[in-house]
Amino acid sequence: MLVEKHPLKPQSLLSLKLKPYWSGNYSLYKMLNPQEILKKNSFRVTQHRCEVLTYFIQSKIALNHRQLELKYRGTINRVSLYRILHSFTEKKILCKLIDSVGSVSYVLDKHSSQNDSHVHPHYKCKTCHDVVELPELPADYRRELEKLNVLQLNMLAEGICQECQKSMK
Amino acid sequence: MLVEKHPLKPQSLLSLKLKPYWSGNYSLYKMLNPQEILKKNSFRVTQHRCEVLTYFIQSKIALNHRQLELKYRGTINRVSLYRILHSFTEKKILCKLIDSVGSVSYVLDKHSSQNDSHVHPHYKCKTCHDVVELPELPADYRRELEKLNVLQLNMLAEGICQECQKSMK
DNA sequence: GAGTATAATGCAACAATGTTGCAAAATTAA
DNA sequence: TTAATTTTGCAACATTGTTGCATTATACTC
Ligand SMILES: [Mn+2]
Ligand SMILES: [Mn+2]
Ligand SMILES: [Zn+2]
Ligand SMILES: [Zn+2]
Repeated sequence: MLVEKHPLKPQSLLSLKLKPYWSGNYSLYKMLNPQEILKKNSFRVTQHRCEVLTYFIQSKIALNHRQLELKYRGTINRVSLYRILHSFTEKKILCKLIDSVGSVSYVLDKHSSQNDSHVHPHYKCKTCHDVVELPELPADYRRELEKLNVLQLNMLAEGICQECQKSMK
Repeated sequence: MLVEKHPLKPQSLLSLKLKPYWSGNYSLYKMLNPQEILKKNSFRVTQHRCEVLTYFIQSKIALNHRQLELKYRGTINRVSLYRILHSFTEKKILCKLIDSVGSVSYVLDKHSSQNDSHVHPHYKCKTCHDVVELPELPADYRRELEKLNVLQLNMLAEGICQECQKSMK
């Protein structure tokens, strides 16, 4: 059986799609200030929420509760931090990442404005905590997952990113 | 550009490979008794380890520490249970599953005897805690993950399995 | 089978992480 | 400015997992 094969080399699954987490339409977060983001999600604009959101926007990496507790010690109560992280995650401002030992961290959700519900596999550098969003799983694979009535998917890859590998030499 | 295309319809990624977690060569666990499994992994054959391993083999589902603590209350100390789970996981007798809220459970590792180091995505039913092992991620996708120097991958899909959906009607 | 080295266990204490109820304070809308 | 509503801080509690150390069980040698 002979068929026409597209002359272009098939594009690698990731190479073309994988971008720094903060490129492209994610610049949305640079245009909207924290106040607007909060309002857009029908939150009250409080000092604490603004500061935490600003910190996530500035630092661009995954942060865990402990880091925030240290940064805001004497300023924001630890319970309030839990509640802020929880509510931000609920509204998809943040994305909750759970690694292979069960440790939790949060990163600004690239898709918070897009109102889609697809799977979000992420890659997180174990050293600098930088996060890139991996492309969705291939369609065939997703289709089969659907057959299993998948309701939640926890997927996080971890490693040492290129940058950190360079600076280790 | 004309190339030979294989006349067989490409097989679905999962349909052909997905089997009940306990079929096939997993019957290994039905042949080896717990004592032999422990010896094979250079553990001392203790009452506690035999009981826990037997329980995993018999129940065939994912179990968490709490369940074991309840089952063995008054018999096995909770710290010992943690240590047993930890050592079994280390030797790949058990596989540690972490779901999308961070809850941990353990299931007998289908590949414990095969000495391979590939990724093990699993599907766990939220109701009956039955586990099936998903096929590996497609090769293209895995290759790209490799480029990111992936050291760990946490991947667990959850949903309501067919059996449980039937019995819900 | 007794003796010995080594590993497993129980216990207490600790640590990390997350939750709940409620009063006080801050924000919003009128 | 007032009043409704949400957010916050605090204390207390819950869950999950870890560590050090004395005691006990197992495996190995004789
Ligand atoms: Mn998305
Ligand atoms: Mn395997
Ligand atoms: Zn890095
Ligand atoms: Zn089920």
